[in-house]
Amino acid sequence: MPPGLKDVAARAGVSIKTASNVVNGYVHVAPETRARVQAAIDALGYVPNPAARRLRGGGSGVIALAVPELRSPYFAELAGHVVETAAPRGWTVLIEQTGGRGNRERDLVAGLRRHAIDGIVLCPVGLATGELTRRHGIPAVLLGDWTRGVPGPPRRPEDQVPVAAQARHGPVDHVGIDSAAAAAEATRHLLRLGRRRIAAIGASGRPDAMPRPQRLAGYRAALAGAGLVPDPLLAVAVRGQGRSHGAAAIEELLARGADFDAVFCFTDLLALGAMRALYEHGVDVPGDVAVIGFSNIEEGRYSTPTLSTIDPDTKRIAEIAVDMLAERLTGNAAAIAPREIRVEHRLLARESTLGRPQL
Amino acid sequence: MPPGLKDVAARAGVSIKTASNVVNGYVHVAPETRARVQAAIDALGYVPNPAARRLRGGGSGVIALAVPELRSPYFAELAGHVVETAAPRGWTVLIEQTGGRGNRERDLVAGLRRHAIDGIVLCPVGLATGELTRRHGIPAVLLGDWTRGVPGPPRRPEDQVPVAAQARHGPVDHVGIDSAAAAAEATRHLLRLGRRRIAAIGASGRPDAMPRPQRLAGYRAALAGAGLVPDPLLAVAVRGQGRSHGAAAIEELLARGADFDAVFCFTDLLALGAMRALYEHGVDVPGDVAVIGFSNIEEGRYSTPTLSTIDPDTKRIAEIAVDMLAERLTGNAAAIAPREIRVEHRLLARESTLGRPQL
DNA sequence: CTTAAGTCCTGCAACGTTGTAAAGTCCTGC
DNA sequence: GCAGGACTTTACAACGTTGCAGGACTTAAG
Repeated sequence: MPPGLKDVAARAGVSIKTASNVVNGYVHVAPETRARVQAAIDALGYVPNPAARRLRGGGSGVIALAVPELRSPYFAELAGHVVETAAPRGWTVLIEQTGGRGNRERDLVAGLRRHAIDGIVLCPVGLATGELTRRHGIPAVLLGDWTRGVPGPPRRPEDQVPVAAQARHGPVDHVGIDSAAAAAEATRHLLRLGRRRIAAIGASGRPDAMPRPQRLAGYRAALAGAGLVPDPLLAVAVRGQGRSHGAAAIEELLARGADFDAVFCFTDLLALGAMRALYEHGVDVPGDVAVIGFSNIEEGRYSTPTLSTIDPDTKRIAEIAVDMLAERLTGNAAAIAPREIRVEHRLLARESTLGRPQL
Repeated sequence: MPPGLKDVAARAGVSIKTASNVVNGYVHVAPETRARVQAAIDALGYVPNPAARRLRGGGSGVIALAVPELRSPYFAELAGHVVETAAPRGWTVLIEQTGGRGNRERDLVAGLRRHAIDGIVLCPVGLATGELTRRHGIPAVLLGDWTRGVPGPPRRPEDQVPVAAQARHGPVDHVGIDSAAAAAEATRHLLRLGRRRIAAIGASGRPDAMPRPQRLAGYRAALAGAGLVPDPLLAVAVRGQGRSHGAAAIEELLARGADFDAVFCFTDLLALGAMRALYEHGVDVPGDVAVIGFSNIEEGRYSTPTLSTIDPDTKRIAEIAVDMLAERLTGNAAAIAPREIRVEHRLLARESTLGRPQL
């Protein structure tokens, strides 16, 4: 029902191919002809059919963004930036929620949606490091802590890459901040304020997945740098990444009778839950316990107290990710060697560590 | 490069059409043949090509969700629910950010993406009421306050629907809560607590758009019901829907020297910004000023104080929306009369109005 | 004037899928 | 034994697009 090139061509009195040439900006079209075709296009409200283009062998103009959960503010903000960056470049974004399941993440990069999308931006959390570098189906850009060289957990049988995917190889890019360094910075910030009993919230409760091992490593490195030995009593694993899990972690610490004067949470969301739990127990932040998070979601700028955190410059990460993907999709994907981009991060010290500034 | 039906057929020793019939569960295929084809499918890792299906005249299996901003937690949560509801039903979700621009919203419903998507779930905020009922291109479900019968602003020239879109008509469904009733309920909650000088934050600053007129209407109705006259000094318009705009609105109220003992914010996000601004000015919530929001984003359950609000049951709204759209897409869209579904809402009274419960 | 190069335009084929029509096979009932 | 039907399979066309090959014409160079 919607008009196709056929209709445009008929109206302009040219061949279908000429109409196509006008649409695609082919050079050798007489100005007069071009104008006539353009007029037909405008009059009919012609829009190219991406399905046909895609079928013909071209791209669909759609890229996927795979995040664990849209409900998580960090990923929502990231998604917003990705969509906004992609739009002016002519890309549409399709959102996938992985739920942090490694299988799902692997399937997506292996090309589960290969027919619908040209490429994918993935925030892996369930996958072991190194699993994605070699065999996969479609151009992909990885976001986040995921780092070369950190050993992953042992492989399970279901982790095997399906045969069809193994046949195809391709490059994988990576964008992210130096999470270990950032985590160390956050921890040192607490140390600098005189805190010595620093709890860490956010290590994974599951032994088979290892989300954010860099953050744990950075925390330990900073403690070591201050001559402190990490106290196992102060490290709390979580079963999820929501506010409630941060709150539960505080309950756990208190139930353990742990003595702590600061908490480093691996995400802002955990920190916000933790702060709430501390408040409910009458623990003053930062008077009794300083709290610092990680990711700088907007919520932390308006919480009471405002949340100190690491700002990973999410907008820039999104821009770089989209640009890198676009580069692979327009150029020769295989010709570009896998890239590893480090984005600068900042420490944002706010009320949850510094206290309320004097008015 | 990925295998097509042709490859499957060749491997199974049948015609392409028979392979297609197996894929589509056509009844009259001999069990033995079916098994052979299925084996070929599994061996090759065949996945149907949606572009070809779409081109052939079928659906793409993709629906769009158009929200003003993914960065806004309410819409992020909604998007999460929509994606999660759509997935098990076999639909993929493509996210559009409208930025609240009416033109963008209209274009989308008019079929701007008609080739890529089968239908659309739209959260209109920039559009005048009634603009979407009549002329449009693709099956759509509208979400939110948008209500029949509330007069919209005068039309501007650029609001004209393009010719191509005018040719096509179709039904529009609507899902939402009774916002006016909910707003009245929120206001009455404040009145019941003895508050009499209730400010309202969230009316639109732009005269040409009128987001959420129902909330303003409900607020006024509740005041009237209590024999109070709305004080213009207590109504603050906002230029956006973020936390910062809520904070700015409080600054505005204080700058006006307005005397108020409660604030009804048209969204939770505005309320959270407002609470922060009140805190910074040393105003106690709810001691000096009670605050209530609207939409029940998770953030409000962990803020300090926790935020009283209206819970619109977003998950259910998402489910209904996806189901209604799916119904239109699988059945005969035109045969179903436009539907208007009201979802039940709840008033959630929390610390920002009740104060901290005794421990 | 011939040849070559350049410009502008067109027809054909193919991408992967499925609806239509129809052909072939086998069985049932008279 | 044969018509009629049910079952199983197939060939073909079409969806809208673009790469390729090439035709017709113009201009420039030799």
